[in-house]
Amino acid sequence: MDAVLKRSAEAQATEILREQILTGHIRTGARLTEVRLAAELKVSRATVRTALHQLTVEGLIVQTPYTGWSVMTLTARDAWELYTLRASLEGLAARLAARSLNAAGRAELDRAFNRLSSASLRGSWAKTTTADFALHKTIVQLAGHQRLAEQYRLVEQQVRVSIGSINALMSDLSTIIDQHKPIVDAILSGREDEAASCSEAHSITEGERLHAHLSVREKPSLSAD
Amino acid sequence: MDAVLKRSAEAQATEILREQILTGHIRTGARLTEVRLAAELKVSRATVRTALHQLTVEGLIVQTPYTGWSVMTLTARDAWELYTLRASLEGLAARLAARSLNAAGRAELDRAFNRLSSASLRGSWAKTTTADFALHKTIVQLAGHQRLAEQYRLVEQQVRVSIGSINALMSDLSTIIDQHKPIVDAILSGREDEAASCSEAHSITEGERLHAHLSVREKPSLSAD
DNA sequence: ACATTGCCTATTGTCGACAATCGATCATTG
DNA sequence: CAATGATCGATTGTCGACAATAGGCAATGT
Repeated sequence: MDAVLKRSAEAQATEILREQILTGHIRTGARLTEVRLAAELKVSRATVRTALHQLTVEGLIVQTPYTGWSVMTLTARDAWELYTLRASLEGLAARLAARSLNAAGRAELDRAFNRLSSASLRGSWAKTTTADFALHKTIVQLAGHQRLAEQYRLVEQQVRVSIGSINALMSDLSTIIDQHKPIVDAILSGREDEAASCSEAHSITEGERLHAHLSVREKPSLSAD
Repeated sequence: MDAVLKRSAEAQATEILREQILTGHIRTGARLTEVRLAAELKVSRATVRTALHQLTVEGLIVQTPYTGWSVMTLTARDAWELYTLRASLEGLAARLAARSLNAAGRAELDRAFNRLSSASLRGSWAKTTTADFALHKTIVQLAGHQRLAEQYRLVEQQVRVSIGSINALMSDLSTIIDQHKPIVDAILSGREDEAASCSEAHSITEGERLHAHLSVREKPSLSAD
């Protein structure tokens, strides 16, 4: 039997704010003040403060003392950092997943991959993006490695924030399947090294695309907003 | 020019507590109460609370609602997680360091390695441990990757806590040099792949030793304290 | 003797108020 | 008119008090 859901206001506030940032409802660079958030969330400033601190450690917002909090913005170098890190983490995840895959995991991986391919074939851009993230998350879960999953979550969060602000990053829908099939196949057949290297390569590729997008945005000296 | 040092009580409290835990002055599993810490640190409970939350995100302490905070304890599985993660991060760090090494970095790396070898030759166990950590940290710094450095710091922190509580983990002093020389050489000569794989292998080896130590501790059903 | 129930204490969860600090604005002075 | 200094509003930093909760302990009934 499931225990009753009883979450502290702090945890709820953290989750709400995180979701708002991740969905782009609060934009990158936006300024956040404790009193306004406290009023909106109907909690005290202390509670908001705890949430903001937590999100700071997660890398979603930054604090300038006595001045305020603001949602992080990614530079091209940040993108490079995120994707090299992500590549490393995904490589490890794919390796571990390939090593310890069982029947249940195999089914789960199959399901996730099928969802991705059908979404991309139907040409649904939004659904494909979601399925893409879901597939990668599935692989990480299959690794059975709590800390790895947590690190991956943090990295992916930051990637999502910047993608949300950029608003179009997906490569051709038609190539999505080709990009992911080698990874899934390698995991399913237990080829650790291949799974790891394919995963890494995939991340690096995507990272270079994001990096390019951000680079052209940084070039012009006139501020964009 | 360096800015004047002006750190908030929150940051200072966090640092003090972190140091106390890392040095083993506060032992693993120890119970922490906000009021006692507030009294000892001469700050308010809110400040202590912020610090505790921060350390929770860093993975050094855990919180049980309405009951208290306690310093984390590592299981054998945790050790496995930490070292697989560390191996991955160090592999990436060594690769990046080898890729972008310059004259200054080369000198720094040389210095760190020399300190380690002289410490191990003199047979100083404490100095060798310190130099060992320092060498690895140097490599990570040379990678020029902020997020990687931060992740590595978190993983290393947790490792240090458990090592402090175990109280002897170093392999033979005589083999220390042989273990690290291949890594340093590969980085110095820019052989990325070799640097990465050597680093990974080294971490895995150390991880297995820690894992073994923790395993024998968990086996006996009678509580050790 | 044992399980169940209700209380009680320790501890965290939440809150509003006051102090410290920052950045901008505006007056002042040469 | 420019440079400088003072002032002010906005915002975070810190604090102590009260409410909510968990876990242990004793009383009670069987």
